[in-house]
Amino acid sequence: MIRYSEVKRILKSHNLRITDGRIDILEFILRANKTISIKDLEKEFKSLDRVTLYRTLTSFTENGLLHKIPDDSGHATYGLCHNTCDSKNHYHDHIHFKCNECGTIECLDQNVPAFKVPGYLVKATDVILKGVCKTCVIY
Amino acid sequence: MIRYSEVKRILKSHNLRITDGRIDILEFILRANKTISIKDLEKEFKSLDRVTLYRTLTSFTENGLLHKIPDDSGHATYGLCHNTCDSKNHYHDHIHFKCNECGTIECLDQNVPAFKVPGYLVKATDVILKGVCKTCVIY
DNA sequence: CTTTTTATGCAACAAATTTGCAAATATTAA
DNA sequence: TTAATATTTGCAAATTTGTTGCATAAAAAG
Ligand SMILES: [Mn+2]
Ligand SMILES: [Mn+2]
Ligand SMILES: [Zn+2]
Ligand SMILES: [Zn+2]
Repeated sequence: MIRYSEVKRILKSHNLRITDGRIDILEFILRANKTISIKDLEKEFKSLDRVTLYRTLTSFTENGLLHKIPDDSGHATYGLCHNTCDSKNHYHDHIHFKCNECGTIECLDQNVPAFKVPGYLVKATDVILKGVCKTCVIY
Repeated sequence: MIRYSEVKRILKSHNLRITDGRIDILEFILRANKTISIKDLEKEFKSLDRVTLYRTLTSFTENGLLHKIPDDSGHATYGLCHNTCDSKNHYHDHIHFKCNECGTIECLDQNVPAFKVPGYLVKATDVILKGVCKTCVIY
């Protein structure tokens, strides 16, 4: 169970102002326990302006609460950062999984391996696995 | 040097109808020897309708001539498939590199490692490295 | 409580992508 | 080669996605 006070604390600790909208949105993201897109927010928060949702995603991302996950669908998807991220340090080393059946993108508890490319300076690595997720596989 | 007859042969072998536009576009992609976006095509082919360019990218991709590379910028980028792909089989196992300086995305000659996730069925893997590319690094 | 800073809503804009349909072109069959 | 058939193209219009400016509301700081 996620409490209001906890949601508020998280916003504060990321230097984000506390507003009703942000509390509701963050609570929704925490509860959902999966990655979200602008579409998900639009569906859930009919009362909030679309522009506000975009801006919320942007400030949450800038302040290390969310990270943007690359996808070839054209729809940006965001995942919760693990508690190590803030506005200054955004560091992610986990891999992602996109399910071909249900479409959800998950952050997995598995780290990316190190890649070395001669002549290139590698600063970040994204790994997106595609296939059938845990809840969609038929045994 | 890429010859007209060769371009035509490639289109045919991927079950794509031969049209002037497609020949020009494919020749351009082959010559460019790097990944391309709709923007690149629009800049190069002023005489072709934007809609046609979109449709060309789509059919080239569906028929295994191009592959779409996931990116968090929202702009789709496409790379040439290696000769093993066709409409039925789209198999890619190379990694990609996106340069933070010049913005180009490259297909690298390095294969993705195998990932295993308990309970999940992994069918494809995308790896996108980010950093500074060969031509942008300062020695 | 007052001032300052930031967030929100609204309208308008801009860019990216899609759709329908008629005309043009390519392929196939005769 | 020509006629029939299938697919592609261009154009106009719609849709979807994301951005910007600005006045107002709300939050944080003093
Ligand atoms: Mn993640
Ligand atoms: Mn590639
Ligand atoms: Zn699934
Ligand atoms: Zn570069």
